[in-house]
Amino acid sequence: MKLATWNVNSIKVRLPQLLDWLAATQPDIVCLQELKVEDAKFPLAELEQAGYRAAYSGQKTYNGVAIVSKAPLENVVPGIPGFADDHKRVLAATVEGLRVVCLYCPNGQAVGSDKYAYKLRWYQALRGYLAAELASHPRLAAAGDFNVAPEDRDVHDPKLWEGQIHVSEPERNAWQALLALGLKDTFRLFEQPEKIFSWWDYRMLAFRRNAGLRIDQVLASQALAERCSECSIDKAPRKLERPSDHAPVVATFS
DNA sequence: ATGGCTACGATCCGTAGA
Repeated sequence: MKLATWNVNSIKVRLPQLLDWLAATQPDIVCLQELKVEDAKFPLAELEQAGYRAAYSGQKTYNGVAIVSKAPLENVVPGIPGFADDHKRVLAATVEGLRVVCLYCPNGQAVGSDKYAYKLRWYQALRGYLAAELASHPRLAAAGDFNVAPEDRDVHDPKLWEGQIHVSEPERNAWQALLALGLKDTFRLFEQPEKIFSWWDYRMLAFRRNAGLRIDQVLASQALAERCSECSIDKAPRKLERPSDHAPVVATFS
């Protein structure tokens, strides 16, 4: 079973790449972020044509998340229950007994900004939500764009980024608090080459210089992590014309 | 060298991303 996450940065622009990637990679479940479309404009028919079903929670211009799956999606829940938020950032669904939580965590803009405070508040709410979900779903995956590079090895130039957004201590602590619930970062369950990232700035020839961050992750509950046999980042779509600035992360489970 | 792209929805620039 392959479960992936990909911030597509506009499902409208990236749909041809997504369909090609689904055909080539054959994931069972894909969490998508930054759809940037209202639900009425979500390309459901195209995905169904490709053999997938989908649950989605979108809005115009910003944010938006979807779970695309070959098997039926049950018990679909958008948002973080009890946490009022205009941003469509969270979507949960159960697929063949696996609870899947698709996440587009706030960017935070700059340390100390209002958006930064929102990011930390949001993370606190997420932690409570995942704790509750884990209590009722032993097999759970939380996959998405976490907008946090958990360690210095997840940053191309830790000196340059020191204390900045995505790596500041409060953000890293908020991310670690998710692991403290018992979740595992599936990428780190395995030996990995150095300097593997999931996002590269569009500017500054960042992709060519591999000046990236690993901010997209597939987290798995203990019971699910025990079945994880592989996790890798697929750089191929980032090399295409008009790419998303994020690459897909793919985790494989037995 | 603190910018540099990209997407979007508004117009031909501002907002946001990370």
